Amino acid sequence: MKLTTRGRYAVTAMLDLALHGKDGPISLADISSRQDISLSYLEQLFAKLRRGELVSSVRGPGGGYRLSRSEEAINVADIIDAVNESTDATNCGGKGICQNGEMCLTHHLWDDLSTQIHLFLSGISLAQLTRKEHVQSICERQDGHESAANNPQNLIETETVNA
Amino acid sequence: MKLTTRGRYAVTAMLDLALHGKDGPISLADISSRQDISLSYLEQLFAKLRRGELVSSVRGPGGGYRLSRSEEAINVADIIDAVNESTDATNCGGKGICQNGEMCLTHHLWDDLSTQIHLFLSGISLAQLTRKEHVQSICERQDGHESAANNPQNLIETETVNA
DNA sequence: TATTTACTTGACTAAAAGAGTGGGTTATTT
DNA sequence: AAATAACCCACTCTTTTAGTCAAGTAAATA
Repeated sequence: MKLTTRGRYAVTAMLDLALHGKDGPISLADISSRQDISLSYLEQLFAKLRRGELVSSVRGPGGGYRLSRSEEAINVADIIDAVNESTDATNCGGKGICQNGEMCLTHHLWDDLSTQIHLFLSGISLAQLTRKEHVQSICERQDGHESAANNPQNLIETETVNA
Repeated sequence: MKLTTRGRYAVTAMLDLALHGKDGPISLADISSRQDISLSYLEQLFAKLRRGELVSSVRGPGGGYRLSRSEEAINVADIIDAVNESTDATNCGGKGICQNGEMCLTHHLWDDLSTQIHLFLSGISLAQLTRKEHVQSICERQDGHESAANNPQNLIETETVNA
């Protein structure tokens, strides 16, 4: 089992996409500023998410990413798998060769745990997450911060933005 | 969530102790040879297990470690906690300060996952593990290997061992 | 067609964590 | 006293993470 910021960032970014991508693609710059994740790092993550066919990209001005399937059809385990983190808790990749090619004493335990974790995470879809109350309130807070914090030039040069 | 060889080794070693420690303490050297875990590494782990009051030690010849409570009263989560791995899957230690001091979009998800994992692991005691069929058969295999593989000098100098 | 905007790729790196080693000390038994 | 085994500490090697940087490609607009 390996769950680090990589997997967490990926899920957070995908949830952001689910929340904001109703009408049109979302740029990584937007996600970056809302979620405080470095743009370059997001690019790496989305390269993997795209290879995993969880998102599709639209190039050019006004482009960005959108979910490649419905929110209901994407679960958390999908996302974590796509960015190369695994829900496998064994040391041998589930192969049972943990002690000199033979099975170690606790192999089955970790195997069971893996199943458990995967079951839990694959039972949670993006759609479910977007419906949660605390997710919605955090989302609103982030939308509030965003315009003020990340586009301070708006206050001066409104024309270039609206042109 | 952090589950690495450290936690896995600790559980394996504790299970070995449960399986072999019925009559008297077990030395780390024995566990090391049966489970293929470096002796020095085991010493580190058992220092933590002792601080966590999961094992007690007996020094001197014939000494070793024994479980400090019954097999029924020690569960897998206890062991993993003791060696400083955690079942916490959040990035903020469960505090909810994951995004500049405020809560990130997916905090609750990781919090729920942590609960789930902890629930699962704390529901499995050493006693339960020792009763599993596959554990018993692996244990027998290891007991067979042990004498031949790790004491080749027995074949030559039987006296020093039996003296 | 030139430019803008945005995605793509890959190399690179600093810092942290993991895994393991080695040397020496202390306590206990034989 | 000698052997055994726990105890303690410092250190190293390797891998992974998290993130940066730079150059490039593709699409849309003006």
